[in-house]
Amino acid sequence: MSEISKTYSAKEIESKWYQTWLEGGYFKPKKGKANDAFCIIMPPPNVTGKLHEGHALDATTQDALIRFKRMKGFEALWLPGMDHAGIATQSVVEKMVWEQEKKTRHDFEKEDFIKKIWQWKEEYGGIIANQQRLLGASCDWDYSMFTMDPEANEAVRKVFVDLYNEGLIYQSDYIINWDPVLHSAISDAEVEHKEVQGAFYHILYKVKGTDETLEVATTRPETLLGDTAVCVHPEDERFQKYIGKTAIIPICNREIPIIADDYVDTEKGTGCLKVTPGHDFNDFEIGQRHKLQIITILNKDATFNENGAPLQGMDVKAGRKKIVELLEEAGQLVKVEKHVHQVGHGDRSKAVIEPLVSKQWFLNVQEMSKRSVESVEKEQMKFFPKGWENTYFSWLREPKDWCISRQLWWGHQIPVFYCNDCDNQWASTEEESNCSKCNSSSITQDPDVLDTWFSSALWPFSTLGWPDEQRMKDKKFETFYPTTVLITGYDIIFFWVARMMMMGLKFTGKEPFHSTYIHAIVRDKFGRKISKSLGNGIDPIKTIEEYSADAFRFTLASGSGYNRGINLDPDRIVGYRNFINKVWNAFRFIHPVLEKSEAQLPELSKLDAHEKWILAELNTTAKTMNDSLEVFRFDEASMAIYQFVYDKYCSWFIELSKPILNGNDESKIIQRATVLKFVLKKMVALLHPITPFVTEELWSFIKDDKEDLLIIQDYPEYEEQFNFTKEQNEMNQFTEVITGIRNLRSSVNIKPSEEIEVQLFIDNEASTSYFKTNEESLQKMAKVNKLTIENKSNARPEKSIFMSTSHLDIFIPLSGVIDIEAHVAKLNKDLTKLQKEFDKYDKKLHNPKFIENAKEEVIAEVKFNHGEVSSKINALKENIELFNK
RNA sequence: GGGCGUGUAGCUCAGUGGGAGAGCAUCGCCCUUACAAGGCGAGGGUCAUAGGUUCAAUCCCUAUCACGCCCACCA
Repeated sequence: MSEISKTYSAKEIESKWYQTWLEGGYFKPKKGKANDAFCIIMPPPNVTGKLHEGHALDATTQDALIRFKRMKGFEALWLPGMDHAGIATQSVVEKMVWEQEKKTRHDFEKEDFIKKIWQWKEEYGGIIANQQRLLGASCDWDYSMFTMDPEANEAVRKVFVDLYNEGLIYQSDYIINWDPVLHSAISDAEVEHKEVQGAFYHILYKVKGTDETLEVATTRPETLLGDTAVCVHPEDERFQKYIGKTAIIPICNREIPIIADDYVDTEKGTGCLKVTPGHDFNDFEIGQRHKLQIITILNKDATFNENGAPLQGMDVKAGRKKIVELLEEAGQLVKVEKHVHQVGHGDRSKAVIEPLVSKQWFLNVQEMSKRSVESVEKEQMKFFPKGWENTYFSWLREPKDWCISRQLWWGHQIPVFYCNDCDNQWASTEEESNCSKCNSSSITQDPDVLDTWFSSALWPFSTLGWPDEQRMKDKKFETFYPTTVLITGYDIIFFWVARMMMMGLKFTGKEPFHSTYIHAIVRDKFGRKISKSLGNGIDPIKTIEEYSADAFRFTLASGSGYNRGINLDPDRIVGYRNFINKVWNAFRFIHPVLEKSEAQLPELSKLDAHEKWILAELNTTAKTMNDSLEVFRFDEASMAIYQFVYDKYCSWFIELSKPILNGNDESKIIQRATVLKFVLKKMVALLHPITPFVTEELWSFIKDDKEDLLIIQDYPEYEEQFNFTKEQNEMNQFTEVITGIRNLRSSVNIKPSEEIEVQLFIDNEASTSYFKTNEESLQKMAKVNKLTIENKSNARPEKSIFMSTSHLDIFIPLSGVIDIEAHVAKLNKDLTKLQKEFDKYDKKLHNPKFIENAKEEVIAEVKFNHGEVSSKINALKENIELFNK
């Protein structure tokens, strides 16, 4: 026994058990007593990254649930994977190639560059998966998939071709967010709007055939070269007379119509708007409405092209300066006002985004969105916490068609082919080499790739073998789809949750998951976002090394409920490390008596009051944990077991067991050891989903020979036979008295080691006999050498310190030197407090309206408290009197 | 600008129409043979502010302030 360390050291234990579980196939789904399946598809982390605190939270919540359900006898599958993360990965590799070889991707053939990305993926792609093992992730790694695997590609092509043939995928001129650094369109969601100091430039446009001018205000004067109209509000009296006339653009002197549109706000700027459909989102829409020409004046790298003649070759910044100069020379610049406004920046490249018109592929999502909304409205898919469905709805109720093409190299290439001979265009799931119409071999595939989220949207079913029948059979699609729950952060409800719903409903006819648990986002202890620039991240790997995976998991779980943020303070991890150690030491305590314990509990009627009590408390805890985990309240579950361990098992049950185990009554020793072990086993099982390693280790010492590993033991549940309410109430009194005695001792500075005399005055038979049977325990726990128990009606001792609890009065006769002054001060303070409480109740009872309106039980309760407090006050006053004599 | 959310002890957060809670931190006393990564005890809050509904509000309603996030974007 001496070889068991005083402190729990996690490292070897963690890797030992992970290996054992893995090699023993314990992570593989197996049919169990629940006769049902439970499946979580892991949100695939990007191949670019390494594990951060967000992944750790993901992994902890998912693993806790999977382990919980596995123990409950579900056929539990946690399916891991990785995401190719198009833009992110390509730019990481581009950066690396630039650093190593000073080359850009354009210095390579496309195929060669893609090969480089694959190499990179092979080398670094598994980092997160390996790190997840350190956290104890119990996924079935054989199911592992990568979003660019051939199987995933098959699903992507199948979906694309079906949607294409249905006419839902179309190509269109569209104004998109163009990232001039990445050379790609990016989605609205990838654009970050930042405040920038800019200016309003007031410019004069001549009205053709008159001497008049229109004053236009713009933040982007350089785009005037692409103007195709000037626009005013149809009811703006100032400009009525110009509508239908022609304006002349300064510098290039092109003629454009003056039109009217409701969009124009008469209050803003000059109330007169230049319309540049090629370079502004709103202008593009006005252009569509009025069938205006689109003039593109920028190249893909955001320099001016031939349409921007006087600025050709310049970038936007230089162009703006130049055009301002030209306008000034021409006398057509009225004024420049400083102005702060929002400018879109690329999420990843940080470049200023240029709205640009180009041909893109779109997915019409109108019908799919509608269905996805209905599904949540009808609660066929439920959000936890429910509030998040608003976020989901707000996106899907006014859906914009999804721009699914990206001008990248890394991703699923769009399976559309063009014939160079007959202009045929078609989509195909196969690699085509001949035109489907004229059989020409001169064909090209669309060079664009699909938005990363396109393949992510198919993830719940592509990972389970869809669309290949044999694969679906092998992967047990029928068993696991729809999956049970999706666990993710709120930041990707639009990107991912909504799109999985759309695609899942469309292609499988079912919701891809029954519920979605949205967990919090991890922030630092000040509530700031974790960011590289702040350097405030908490490295999970370091944390695990320092405090153990279990402590980290417990910290994350205890912070995960229906909240939005977890402000992670390293001090909390220390606290839960200590908790793990507490559990470890609880085991160390009972280890020496394990041999004496029996495999089965004795007949329940033979148990003593404290044994019944701990079983009842355990039972309550099991109920709370089951109920909480069922609805993703990891915080409640953690709290329940934490309190059970500290406040019930360790502080009281172990302490109460000491005299028995050190005593001479062998049959009592055996019985107590048996109960101690029984409860510890259940406790460890309850904890296992949250802290798998330490519990599996302890289990190996306390399990019966024939029992298997803890990971597949039954999860403890509420059992009616352990419902000992009477013993729980008695124990409450018992602890109240002991705490009261300790409290009194401390108030008069009696040394903890000094034994004292105590007199209890009790008002009822039942309690009296309870305290008499448990006299010895009480004396040990409160360091009492002489205890007398009397009826409340008996005379009280003269000089003594005193405290009143709900059913009894505690007296400690004065002896030796005690700090009377301190004690009296405390009594007076208590008196004030009680007096206040009394007044509150008294006031209520004297309020006729209260008596009239309040519920009966509330009135009864107030009356009871009123009496209770008033008798406490009397007793207290008497006691204070004694000291004043 | 629109939407969502938050404001409770020094910190991080639970919670409820009828007696303000936990963990950590703080203070005091203890190295009591499971554990000093421990034990025992204590202090600490006008439940953001102002109104309203109610017999009764920290909780429900309204407004205000502060903070956070998301969406949209002003020429």
